Amino acid sequence: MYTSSANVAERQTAPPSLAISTVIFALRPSETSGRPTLWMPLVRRIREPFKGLWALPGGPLTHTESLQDAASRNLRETTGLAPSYLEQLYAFGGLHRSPSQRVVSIVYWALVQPTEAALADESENVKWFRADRLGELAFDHNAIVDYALWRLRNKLAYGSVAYHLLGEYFTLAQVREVYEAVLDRQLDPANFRRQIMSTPEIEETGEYLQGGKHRPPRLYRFTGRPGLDPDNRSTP
Amino acid sequence: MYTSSANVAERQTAPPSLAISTVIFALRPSETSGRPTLWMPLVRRIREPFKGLWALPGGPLTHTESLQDAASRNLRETTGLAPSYLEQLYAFGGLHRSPSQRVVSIVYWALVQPTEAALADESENVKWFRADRLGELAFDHNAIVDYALWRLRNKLAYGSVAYHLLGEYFTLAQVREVYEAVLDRQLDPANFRRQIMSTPEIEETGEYLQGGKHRPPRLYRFTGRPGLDPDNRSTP
DNA sequence: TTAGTTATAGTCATCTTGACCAAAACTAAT
DNA sequence: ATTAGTTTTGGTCAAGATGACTATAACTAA
Repeated sequence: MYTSSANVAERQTAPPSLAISTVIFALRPSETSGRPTLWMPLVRRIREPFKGLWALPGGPLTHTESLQDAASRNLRETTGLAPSYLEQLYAFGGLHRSPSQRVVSIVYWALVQPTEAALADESENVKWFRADRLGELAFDHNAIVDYALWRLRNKLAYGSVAYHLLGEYFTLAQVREVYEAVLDRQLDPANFRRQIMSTPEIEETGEYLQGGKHRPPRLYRFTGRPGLDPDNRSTP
Repeated sequence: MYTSSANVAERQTAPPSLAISTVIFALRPSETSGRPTLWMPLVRRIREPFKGLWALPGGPLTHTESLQDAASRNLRETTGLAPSYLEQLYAFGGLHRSPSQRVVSIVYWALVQPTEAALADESENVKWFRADRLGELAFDHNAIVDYALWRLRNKLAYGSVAYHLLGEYFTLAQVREVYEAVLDRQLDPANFRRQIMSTPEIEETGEYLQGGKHRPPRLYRFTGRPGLDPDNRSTP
């Protein structure tokens, strides 16, 4: 990488270095209650600054890839995951984010389906954490995660982003559990059903989820498109 | 600046260069109807690429300023304006935004009050345009402006951003004119009043706007805070 | 067969929204 | 001085959305 080979004088005149990071969300059953909760993978810092602390997956931007591609690659390289949803979160460029040099981080946030998340790589230096129990992270990454959580809650309440945390087929109870996990409050099943069913992007299938202990719930499918970012503006 | 002194080999290994641009909105009376409409200042490209075309104000990021400060400085330097509202829009980093070199632009959008906008510098190379009649701009700036307009309309409909396009005191009719200009449709005065007055951030003053042709409208004041960006999180 | 639990349907009061009506308060014209 | 015209401001009413709640259907486990 360029900046590592530059001497001190060059570093002071060189532009701030540019990095891509990603906040990755996936659902996993809580160890205690078994209900789905939000988890995210973090990587351990193996060098200074903040050596030993956990941090968001990230890396440099190469010349041949767009910002979104860089985020996508980073996701794949650190966790082996392919996201079902990927959106730019914010560009963080405060002066003192990194003690050694000026870094501007363009941060993305991603949603991963549970089937994918199940086969995610985990290792000594890559570990999953509950989003509400992270402890102290490197750099300003706690603030970044807070903002990503705020954005996720927002998109959930307005947009139609919950389905990207689920598989292709799902029950309405599963959708409700996503909402309850992210918004952290109970929702009335009947009212929730009515609201979800009023959106045209939900398609009833003829299938039912068998094997449960109670009345078998119908399976549904999501037919909507992701969003309206500048990067994702294929369909107007 | 660093990249201009680098040779070709260095250019290919150096990280993409980083720029800050700003979409600046202000209200000005339409020449035809006299009603307030959205305008924005653009600067003329004086060198290649896109020499002669109009472009968003922008420039490099210096080492001693945050992203927001860089946007603010850029605003001041090109137009002489101080914004009443400034928020990050998006980081644009497509591979072919600029034909000569790879550039990542972190774009802000700003709102300027009419008193400020009236004394804005205008010159051979800085000119104001109606936001809905821009023509072809340099780089991907047409797409950026489109996205900024979308964001403005969104924030207007949900957030409380309209007041930053007005002075300290305003009538409800003036607020309505802002909404009508930005959303491009007529709004019922009575219903609009009811909706605006239901937000607690609007304060009635004892004053009335005199000198009009009809019943003198009461003047109001906005008491809310800007927003909830990561950069603006002073008040939770 | 029965108890327990979830899925699904529906009711009802409350709140919000858009369409519309009308009085109040001013100016300009007669 | 009176009247016509316009904007401001306050209000009603029906339609739609929302939250609290009740009830039935459909399954499992005992």
